[in-house]
Amino acid sequence: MKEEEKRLKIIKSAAKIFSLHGYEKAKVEDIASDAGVGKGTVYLYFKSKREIFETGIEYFAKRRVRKLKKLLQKYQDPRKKLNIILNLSIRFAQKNKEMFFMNYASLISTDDHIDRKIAYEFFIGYLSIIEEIIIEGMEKRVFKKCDEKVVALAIVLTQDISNLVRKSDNIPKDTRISKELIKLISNKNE
Amino acid sequence: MKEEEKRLKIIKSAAKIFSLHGYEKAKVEDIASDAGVGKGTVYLYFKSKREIFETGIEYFAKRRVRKLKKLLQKYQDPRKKLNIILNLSIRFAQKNKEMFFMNYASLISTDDHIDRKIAYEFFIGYLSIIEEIIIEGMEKRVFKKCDEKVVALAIVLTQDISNLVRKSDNIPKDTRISKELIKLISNKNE
Amino acid sequence: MKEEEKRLKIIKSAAKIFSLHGYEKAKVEDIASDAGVGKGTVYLYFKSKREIFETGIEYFAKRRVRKLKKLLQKYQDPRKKLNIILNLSIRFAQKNKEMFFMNYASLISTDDHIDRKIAYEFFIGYLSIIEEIIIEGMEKRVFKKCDEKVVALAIVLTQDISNLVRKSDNIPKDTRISKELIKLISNKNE
Amino acid sequence: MKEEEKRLKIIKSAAKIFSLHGYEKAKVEDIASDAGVGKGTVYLYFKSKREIFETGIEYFAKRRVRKLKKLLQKYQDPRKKLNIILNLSIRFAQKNKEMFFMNYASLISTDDHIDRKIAYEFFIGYLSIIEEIIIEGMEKRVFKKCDEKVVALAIVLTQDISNLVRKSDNIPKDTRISKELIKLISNKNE
DNA sequence: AATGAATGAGGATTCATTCAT
DNA sequence: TATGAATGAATCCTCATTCAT
Repeated sequence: MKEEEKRLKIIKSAAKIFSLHGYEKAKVEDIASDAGVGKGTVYLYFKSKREIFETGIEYFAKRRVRKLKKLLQKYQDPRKKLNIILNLSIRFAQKNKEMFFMNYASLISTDDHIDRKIAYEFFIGYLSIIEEIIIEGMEKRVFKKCDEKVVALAIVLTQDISNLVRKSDNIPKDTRISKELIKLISNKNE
Repeated sequence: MKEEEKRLKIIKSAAKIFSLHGYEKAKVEDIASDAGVGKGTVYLYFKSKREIFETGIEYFAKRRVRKLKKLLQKYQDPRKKLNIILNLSIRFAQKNKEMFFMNYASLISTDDHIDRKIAYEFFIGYLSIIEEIIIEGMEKRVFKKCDEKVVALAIVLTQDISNLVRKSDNIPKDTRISKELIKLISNKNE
Repeated sequence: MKEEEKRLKIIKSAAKIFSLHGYEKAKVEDIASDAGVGKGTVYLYFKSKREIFETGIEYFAKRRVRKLKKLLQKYQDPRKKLNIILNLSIRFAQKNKEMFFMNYASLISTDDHIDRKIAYEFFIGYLSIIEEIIIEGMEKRVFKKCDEKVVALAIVLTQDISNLVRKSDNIPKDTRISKELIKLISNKNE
Repeated sequence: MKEEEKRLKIIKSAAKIFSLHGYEKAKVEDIASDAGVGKGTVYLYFKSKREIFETGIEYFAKRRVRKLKKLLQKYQDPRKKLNIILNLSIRFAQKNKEMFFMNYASLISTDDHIDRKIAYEFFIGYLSIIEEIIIEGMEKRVFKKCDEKVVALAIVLTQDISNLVRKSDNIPKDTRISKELIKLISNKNE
C-alpha cells in the first residue's frame, strides 16, 4: 500500500471512530486498530489526532465539491441541477455519514483547538455552488425571485442536518425534503 | 439561595463554559467557579458532569417552548405567529447562544454517553408547534400548500444552525433569513 | 501539612529519585509515591516534572548559600573561614548527595529544555563567596598571592565533583582534599 | 568503508548528538542520519543506544590517554610535562567537547543502566598519569611537597569541568586556569 | 450544607528496536 | 550488507469525582 493509500485508510477509520464516539472520546489506538496498523504508525502519517481530524474534514469536503462539480457539467436545467445536487447529497450522506458528523461538529464546535476555518471555507464554497444555480434559475425564470443566499443555506442545512438528526419518522426523509424544497422555489407554471 | 435557584445558577454557568470550550474540554471546576460555588458543591446538586449537561439541555428546551407558547397565544394571524417565532428564535439565540450550541451538539452527537433523547424530543416538540402554524396558515390560505414537516424543519434548522455557524457576511443575518423564509411560503396576494 | 511543607517533601523525594535514575528516567509516579502522595497531587504543587527539578535545584542552592553565609559571620580568619566552607561542603554533600547530582547534572547538561541559568547563577554566587575569602586572605598575607577566581573554582569543583565521582580509594576523601587545598595556598609561615 | 571505520563514524556522530541534547533526548535516528547511514544500519554495528554511548566513552578516553602518553615521551621536565598535559587537555576539550560531556555525564550519572565503570577506570588512569608527573616533580624539587592525588584531581576536574560549565567570563579561561594551577604547586625559586 | 485537597484512571505521543525487503 | 516502515512499551499530564473537614 502506498503512502497516500495508507493515509486515506487511516482517515476513513478515523471518520468512523470519530463519528462513533465524538472527537474527544475517540482513541487514536482505536483508529489505528480499525485501520489495521499499529498506534505508532498513525503518527508516521499524521502529526497528531487533531491533524487526522482536520485532514479528514478537508478530504471529504474537497471530494464532495469535486464530485458535485463533475456531475453538474452534464446538466443545463437549473432545476435538474438542483435535483442532482440534492440526490448526490443524499447518497453522499448515506455513504459518509461519519464525515458529515465531523464536518458539522467542527462547524458548530466552540472548542478553541479545532480549526473551524477548513470546514467553514468548504461550507461557504459549497453554498456558493448552490447559490449560482439558484441565480441561474431565477434568470431563466425557472425559480421564483428569492434571496439566493438564504435559500441555498436553507437547502444545505435542512438536507445535511436533518440527516444527522433523524432518528424517527418525525423527521422527513431526504427525498421528501429535497422534492419539497425545489418545489418551494419553483415557478408554478414549471 | 434555594436548592432550585442554585441548580439553575450552575446550569447557566455550565452552558457558558460548555459553549466556550465544548463538552469534553469544559472543566467542572470552571463551571463551579463561574457559578460562584466550590467544586464539591456542584456534586451536591448534580450526580455528574453529564447530568449537568443533560439537565441544561432540558431546561433550556423547556423554557424555549414555554416562552413560545405563551407568546403565541396573543396572535391569530399565522404569518404573524411565524414571524413572532422567528424573532423569538433570534433573540433567544442571542441570549442563549450557549444552550443552542449544547442542544445541537447533543442532537448531532454520536457520543455513546450522551442521551440524545431529551434534546430530540424537544426538537420534535418545537417542530410540531411550527408545523401547526403552517397547517393553520395553509388552511387560511395565507401560506401556499406545502409539506409542513419539511418547511418547519427548514425554518428551524436554517435559523438555528446558521446562527451557530455564522462567522462572516457569507452567511446571511438572522432577520434576513426569517423574512425570506416567510416570504417563500406566503401566497403572493398576501 | 502546610503547602510549603508538602512542596518541600516532594522536592526532597524528587531529589532522591532524580539522583537515583537521572532526570529523564525518573518517573513522576515514583516521586509521588516516595513523597507519600498521589500522582495527581504532585501536579497541584508543581506545573511539571521540569519545574520540580528546577525548583529543587534552586531550593538546595539557596539553602547552601544561606547556611554558608550564616556560618561565616562567626569567623574572622580567612583560613578558618575557608576551612568552615569546606567542612560545610562535605557535610552538605553527604546529606544532600542527590541535590549535588541534580545541580551538576544541570550545569553540564546540554539538554535544550533544562534551564541552566538557575544552577549557573548559584554556582557563580557560591564561587564569589569563596573568591572574597581568598582575596581577604591575600590582603592579610594569610594566603599566597594567587588568581582568586581560578583557586575558588579549583576548590569548589574538586570538592564537589570528587564527591559525586568517588567510588573507591583512588579518589581521596573529602577531608584530605580540603586540608591539602588550603595548605596549598597558605603562606608557609602560617 | 570498513567495519571499524563505520563504527567510528557512528561513535563520532553519537558524541555530537549526545552532547547536543543529552543522552535520553538524543535520537538514534539523528545519530544515524548524522553518520550518513540508515537507522537500521546503526544496529548492525551496535547492539543498542546504550552500547553506542559506552563504546564512545571508551574510545575517546582511550584516545585521550594514548595521545597524552605519546606526547609526554618527548619531555623530561615535570613542569613542562604538566604544561603539555594541560594544553593538550584544552585542545582536546575544544575538539571533543561532545565526549567530555559524555564522559562526565557518565561519571556523575546515577542512572542504573549506565555502566560507570568504563568512564571511571579511564578517569583513574588519567589521574595516575598526572600523579606520577607530580611525584616526579616533587622528587626533582620542581614542585612543592603536596598530596599528589589531591592535586592531580584538582587539576583535572578544574580544567575539564570548568570547560563544560563555562558560559561567561565569570569562569576563567582554560589557559588562565592551567597557568595558575602549575604556579600554585611550583617552588618559588623555579 | 459547602468546600477544595487529593486521587488515579485514562490517553496522546515518543522513540528504541525489529525485520521484511 | 543496508534500509526505514512499523510497532507498542512507556510516561507525562489532565480532570471528574470523592471525602474529610
